[in-house]
Amino acid sequence: MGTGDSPRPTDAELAILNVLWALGACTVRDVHDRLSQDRDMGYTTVLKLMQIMFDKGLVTRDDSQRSHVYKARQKEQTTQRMLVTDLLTRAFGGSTEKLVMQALSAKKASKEELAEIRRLLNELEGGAS
Amino acid sequence: MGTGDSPRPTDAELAILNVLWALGACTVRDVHDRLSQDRDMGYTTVLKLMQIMFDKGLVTRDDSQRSHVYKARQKEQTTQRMLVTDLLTRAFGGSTEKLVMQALSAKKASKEELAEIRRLLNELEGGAS
DNA sequence: TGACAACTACGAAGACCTTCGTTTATTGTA
DNA sequence: TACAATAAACGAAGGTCTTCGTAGTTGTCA
Repeated sequence: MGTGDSPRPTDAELAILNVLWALGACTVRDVHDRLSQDRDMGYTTVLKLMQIMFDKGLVTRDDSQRSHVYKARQKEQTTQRMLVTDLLTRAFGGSTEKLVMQALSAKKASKEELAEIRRLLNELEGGAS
Repeated sequence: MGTGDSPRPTDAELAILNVLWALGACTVRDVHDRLSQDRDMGYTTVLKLMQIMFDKGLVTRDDSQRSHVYKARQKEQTTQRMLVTDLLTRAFGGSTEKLVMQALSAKKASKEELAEIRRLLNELEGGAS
């Protein structure tokens, strides 16, 4: 009955998920059209990937119409958190600090973004015991 | 002339790099002994992986002795930054803020870690125009 | 010196990832 | 109704990842 845990998406799968998160429910054609703006990918490639993603439980599918309609099974934030946690474990020995430091140094964030992070920081320092 | 950019390490390769970063120069046996504490892995599996990593340029090797001595080619921080940047691009649309937010929410950081992050934040907000 | 232990090298198997051509089914339309 | 367009399904190829068995080499020591 769908345990709720999907496997880590591969690179190509993540690209498709990004489209699904951006556009909501999509047909294969929708996704292909969007992806074609960047990469050069055949239609059946996208189709096959999405079928596999369905088998894996990464997406759900409504096949009541001829053109099946796909949705991401997990919310974007859920998957993002999973990926961050995964990287945290595999590459940072579980140190959130190190990861955040690298992230902040890797790409300069805007003033607004920094302010937002500061806000969360205050929250965490204030509330947590 | 050795561009300095190594490919993204796979999961197993990253596990080996973690050992090399922790212990410094290592023989295959050193790495195998350490990894065996956690996973169950044959010696030749580790050997093969490290040979491949050498071919890829992920590690350097001193083969002047019978037991070759391996070192990580990139510093831990360099690889960490590469991986964070990669994830940032693939899963967060380049938004450092979102990634940091997810990281901070995913695993509670200690008071000291939070203070350290705050220090970096001050630096970034103060210095950059 | 001869046997054994430890090491590297090699190759191959099996799983997964990505790609796409081909086939089959459905739908809209002239 | 027949035809063209469009869709899903299928299968297979070529690549990578991870695993390990086996063979060959080198050092050690009784």
